[in-house]
Amino acid sequence: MALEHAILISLAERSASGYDLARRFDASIGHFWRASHQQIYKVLARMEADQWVSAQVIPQGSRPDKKVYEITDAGHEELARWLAVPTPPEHVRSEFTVKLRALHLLDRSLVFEAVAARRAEHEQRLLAYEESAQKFFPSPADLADEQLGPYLALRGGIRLERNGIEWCDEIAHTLEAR
Amino acid sequence: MALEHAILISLAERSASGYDLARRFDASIGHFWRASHQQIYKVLARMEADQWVSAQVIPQGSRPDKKVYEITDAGHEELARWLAVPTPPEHVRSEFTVKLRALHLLDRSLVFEAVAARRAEHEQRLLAYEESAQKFFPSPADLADEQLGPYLALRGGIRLERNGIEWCDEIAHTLEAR
DNA sequence: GGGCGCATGTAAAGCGTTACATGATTGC
DNA sequence: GCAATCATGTAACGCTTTACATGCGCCC
Repeated sequence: MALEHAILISLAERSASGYDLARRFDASIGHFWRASHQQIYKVLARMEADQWVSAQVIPQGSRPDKKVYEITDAGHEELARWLAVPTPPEHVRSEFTVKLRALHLLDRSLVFEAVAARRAEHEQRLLAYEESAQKFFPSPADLADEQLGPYLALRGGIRLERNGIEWCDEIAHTLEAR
Repeated sequence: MALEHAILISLAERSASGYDLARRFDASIGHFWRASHQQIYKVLARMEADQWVSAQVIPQGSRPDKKVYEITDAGHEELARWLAVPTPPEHVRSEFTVKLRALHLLDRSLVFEAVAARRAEHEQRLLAYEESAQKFFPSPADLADEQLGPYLALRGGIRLERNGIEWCDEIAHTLEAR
């Protein structure tokens, strides 16, 4: 159950409304833990009941009211506790790889298309990551302490996409060679 | 909803009982799509109702009866249909990366431990994959058509673990340098 | 006039994990 | 005696996705 904790980390950086969090998830943490706004609202309600966060309603005139959440002391404690617990091994869950296993049941041309499409996705994300890196961490040698984590996370994303691209190329080459 | 289809692929290779499938998932497909036996039994029941598979009960004397499932024509059709549908982009879901983002909230020594533990997991899986590769695909240049998919899937696993190890090393080096 | 952004949710259904349940055989 | 392997499930719970719902303001 890590969505709670992902939200705590995000709120520890800066207080935010559910809507803000949803956008933040789209933009940054979401690269490693996706969450919809519906889910975020539900979890926030539970977290408020558990007093990990406290909310303040801010009227905004024409726009709908905003509920800005802030992490509480109890929330910080829970976050520290969770961070210290060893992370269980993660399992890959890849529909693409499942399909790949059965490639002989499919037209070769369709396989090429699928691999090309996946490669393009990797490339697009890689580009986005590299732009983020350039923008937020132009000088990685001298990062502030709080930036180190986000920087290394982004590095992981970049590695993942590059690796994905290389794998797609290997698949394509292997298929071409027959 | 890919478990159904992962099972169809497995049954297309060879008929099997739920128990067999569970072990097969532990050993091979499970590297890319984990499933518990409970889940497999539940899904098999639904697939039988949908007539994607048919079951034959085999008494075994002392041992409990076996229900061996076989893919039907409708199952093959469904599998072909599904294989041809473009795979939606996959999202990473990594608790480790979420934690990594908040590394500044944790003792440096705990971070090193966590990274070392993760590196060890990668290394262990890499070793297992490389043994599989050696054992099942000793001569990748001349593979049968049906082996190509499993081989390339395994290659993906090997790449993933190597990449994970390199990332762990990068994290450790970056942290040591400060 | 239509679509997008802001802002918050409810409801239903499906998917997945964990715990529980049974019972014989084989190996240490 | 104890654990593991074979073999199949049920039940409860929690997480996730998808669909539905509302309503104003801004821009083209």
